[in-house]
Amino acid sequence: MDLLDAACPSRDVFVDLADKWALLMLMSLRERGTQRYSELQRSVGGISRKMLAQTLRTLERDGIVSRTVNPDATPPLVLYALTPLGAEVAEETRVLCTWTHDRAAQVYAARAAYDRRADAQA
Amino acid sequence: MDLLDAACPSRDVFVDLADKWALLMLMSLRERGTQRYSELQRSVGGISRKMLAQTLRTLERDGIVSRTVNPDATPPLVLYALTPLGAEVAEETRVLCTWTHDRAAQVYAARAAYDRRADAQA
DNA sequence: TACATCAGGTCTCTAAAAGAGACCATGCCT
DNA sequence: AGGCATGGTCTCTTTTAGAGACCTGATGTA
Repeated sequence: MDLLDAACPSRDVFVDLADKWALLMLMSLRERGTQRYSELQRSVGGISRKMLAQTLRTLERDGIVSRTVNPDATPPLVLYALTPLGAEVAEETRVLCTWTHDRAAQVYAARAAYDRRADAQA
Repeated sequence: MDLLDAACPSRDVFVDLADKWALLMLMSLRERGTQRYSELQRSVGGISRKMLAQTLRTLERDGIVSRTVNPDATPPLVLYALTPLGAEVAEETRVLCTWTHDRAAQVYAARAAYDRRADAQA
């Protein structure tokens, strides 16, 4: 019922989503649509192959991302896409991305002010 | 401009927010309003004192949370609250919490199905 | 009077997680 | 033949998170 309760079953669903790589992957898949493994790595800047694989696995297990393999193709073709459930979350997380983008300058200003106060103290 | 770019300045603002403890703290402060340090620790289930202090510091520096000290009081009284900027983000992140709560059962079902397939394979 | 308790943190130590980079088999293009 | 791309995994190192002791000062409890 309440995500604030560590024992709440929804909590560990939340934990899978409340993660920078997961959120950025949802963003990429929403914006650019179906992508292969290596495309995703290039599109989600800074992600390592390890975290890419790990996060994709988690989201696949959660029914948020689908993984389709075409074994006949050479080189091997593996496509990742949002499931209908995943498209829903991706849509919900969009506002957070937009807000971040719009208010980043204000956050930077706040940081500068905070650091000035801290320096003055020292 | 683009959060997917690791070099984008908004990216590290995003990183501060795309974190389970940060999101849960915003949630708690939005739902329950101003709280003292120890109240927050009790309300955000499972958080350690260390992560509580660290996350609060980050959010305070970002201008999302305000910290007010009353040194005359005994025991010392320190109050944490959302700033206007913080109230905005907290509102944006609400949809994610709601979605998680509403769809958790579906995610659990997806996990069960995934694990069954994996077991069958093995 | 002595002891435990609360406040808001910090400090240290350990355990878990993230990041870097090598490695793999296969097949393409030059 | 050599180099690159595919989708990953494996190992090693560094970073991060978590557990728990400790601190100062006042207040309540026996």
